[in-house]
Amino acid sequence: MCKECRKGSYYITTPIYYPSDNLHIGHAYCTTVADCLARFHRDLGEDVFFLTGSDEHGLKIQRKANENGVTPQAYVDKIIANFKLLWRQLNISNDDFIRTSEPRHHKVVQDALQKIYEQGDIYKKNYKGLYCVPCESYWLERQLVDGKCPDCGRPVEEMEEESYFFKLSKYEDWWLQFIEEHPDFIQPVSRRNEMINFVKQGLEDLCITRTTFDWGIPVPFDKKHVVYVWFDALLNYLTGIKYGTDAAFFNKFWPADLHLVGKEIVRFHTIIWPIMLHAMGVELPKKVYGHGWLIVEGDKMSKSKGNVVDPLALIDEFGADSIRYFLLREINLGSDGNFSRDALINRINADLANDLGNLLHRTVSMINKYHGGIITAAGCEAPIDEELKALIADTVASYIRYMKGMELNSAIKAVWALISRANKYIDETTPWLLAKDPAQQPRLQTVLYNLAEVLRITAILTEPYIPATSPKIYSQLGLAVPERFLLEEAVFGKLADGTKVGQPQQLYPRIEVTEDGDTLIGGKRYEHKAAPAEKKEEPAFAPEPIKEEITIDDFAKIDLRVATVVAAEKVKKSKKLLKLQVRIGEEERTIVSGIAEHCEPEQLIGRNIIVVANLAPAKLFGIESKGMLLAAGNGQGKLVLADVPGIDSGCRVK
RNA sequence: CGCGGGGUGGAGCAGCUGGUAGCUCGUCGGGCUCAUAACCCGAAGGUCGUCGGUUCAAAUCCGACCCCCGCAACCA
Repeated sequence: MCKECRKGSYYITTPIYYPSDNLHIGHAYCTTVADCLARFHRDLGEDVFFLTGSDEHGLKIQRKANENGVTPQAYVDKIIANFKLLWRQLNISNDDFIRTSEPRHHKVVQDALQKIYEQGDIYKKNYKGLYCVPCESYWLERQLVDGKCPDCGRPVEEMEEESYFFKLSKYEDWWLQFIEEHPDFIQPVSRRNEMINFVKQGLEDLCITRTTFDWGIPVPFDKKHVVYVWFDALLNYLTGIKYGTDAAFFNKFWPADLHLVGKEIVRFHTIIWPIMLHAMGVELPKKVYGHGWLIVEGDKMSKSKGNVVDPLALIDEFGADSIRYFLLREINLGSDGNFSRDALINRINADLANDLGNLLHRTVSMINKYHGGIITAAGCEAPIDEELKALIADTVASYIRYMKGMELNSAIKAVWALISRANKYIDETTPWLLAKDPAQQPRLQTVLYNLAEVLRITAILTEPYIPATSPKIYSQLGLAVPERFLLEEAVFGKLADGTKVGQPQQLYPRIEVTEDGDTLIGGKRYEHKAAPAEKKEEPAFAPEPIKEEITIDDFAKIDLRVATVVAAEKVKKSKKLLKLQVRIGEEERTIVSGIAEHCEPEQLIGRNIIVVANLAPAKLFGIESKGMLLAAGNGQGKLVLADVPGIDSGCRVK
């Protein structure tokens, strides 16, 4: 291609995922979206660089590695193999896979750190506080739950640590001005507003080093420290395109066209990252897009709910293209979307099998049956053909417009409108009747040609979505599969006269669902694993493991008493808290308890319950609570108060 | 008055720079036979959360309220 025809470059990234566990469908969603955009830009003829990877440092990884008796590097190597397997299975077309544990990345981070340090934007400070080791977090006294970490419930330790801080606060005004001047930088706009509000409340300097573990990148000017999380992770976007080692390559792709991220990390990518770059004197990326989350069967996906969806199992059952199609078609990029098995099966059957698959099948069948398998360009036109051709042109145009605006679901909907029109076109032109009348041969040829053209162009347009399918369509149409499905080929009339089609084959078999929810796909049966926690009264209950042994003396420290509830009311503004007045023998005291979601206050009054009478007081929502009441719960929403009717208030419980 | 998202026919959503309420699936009826029980046509079904306001005209703008879902806070 001559220089004048060279199209631009396009650099797109996904977040780098944390390899403490295998990836779930949410990660797959994000990466699929990025892949679709990357492929689209390749189809436009642009030079694309698509980067994904893994964020491998930190105490959590080090700890998991220790538990497994391997080095952190060995541990992440194993998980990363699974990441890469998933991306291969999903047909992800990333140009590189960046791992933060790689030497090339260490160098970039250390250089960046050194540079910012030398210009005075990093300073050392002693930090004293209550630290939860597993969570790698400091907490304020008031944040603690039961004197323990509010996240994991484990004990915190008083720690004093020297840390290096990055002067975020210094750049607050600069940031606000930048965002004002670049209204498109954060998308969608709702997230932009959120970020502006956040920054207007004031930015705190960011702690960027740790001394409490060593699985990380050493700080160049103080080897006791390793770089902490975001400062390390965000720089991957520079490492991936050879920042500092290959200026020509770097300049070709930087600034990045798009950082695609989940909405939970928009803050890091739109506040910390731009400020880091600004401090380094590097140009800022053009856009950060915060996509929504997948809601699974109506519920937020989480490990504790046990509804985490494994993408590899889905791919195995339904195929990568089906999953990709569903995610890209069903979900509006900016907002949260529902992922459900029923909807997935429905989409595959209706759109992929019935509309697209069947259109190809019936078209190729007719060309074989009525015209010896040959596509003939010349023939006899009819007015209805003009409408079809106009729709093709419109579809391509609006598809490109939607794709450039990242409206992936609208773009693919437009393509399906064309597919529907083609199905209707068959009914209107009735090729089976034309075939019976030799005089109608020219007309028949044109009808079949037009249908084949719709399919050829559809294959180009759908390639970013269902990249394994487009080559199949081409093959059945008798076309050589190109290296890229270039959009400049998506013009009516480019299908060569005399093309010999192949035999019709099912693109997507219909999925049958049995009564117990198993699926039958192409004659193969897939068992439907018991839907996780789906509308079942009792989710599978797995008791926590019994804690370590204590002595009778330990137990004797706990003073359990029978108490009578004399008053109960909800704590205003709280969701879970009830404020109880209880009498223990002669004494009356206030206890605040997190049972509001399980009991009505009125029903508690007069009941004799068991309380821990000698627990240190604590403040909750500003109310001092002296003691704790006992209740049995399964940790999944079921909770019952322990009560002892008919025993006098004040009695000891032993 | 913590921050944000949302309440539209059975389900999931679009419309929200104001002007007869759309899409996909499902249901019912019809057509066709090239095709993967597919495809095509038609019908039923919504007072667009509630109340009030602006306007010739509001799902769409304004105000109040109710409900749901995230985040934050909180399960002594």
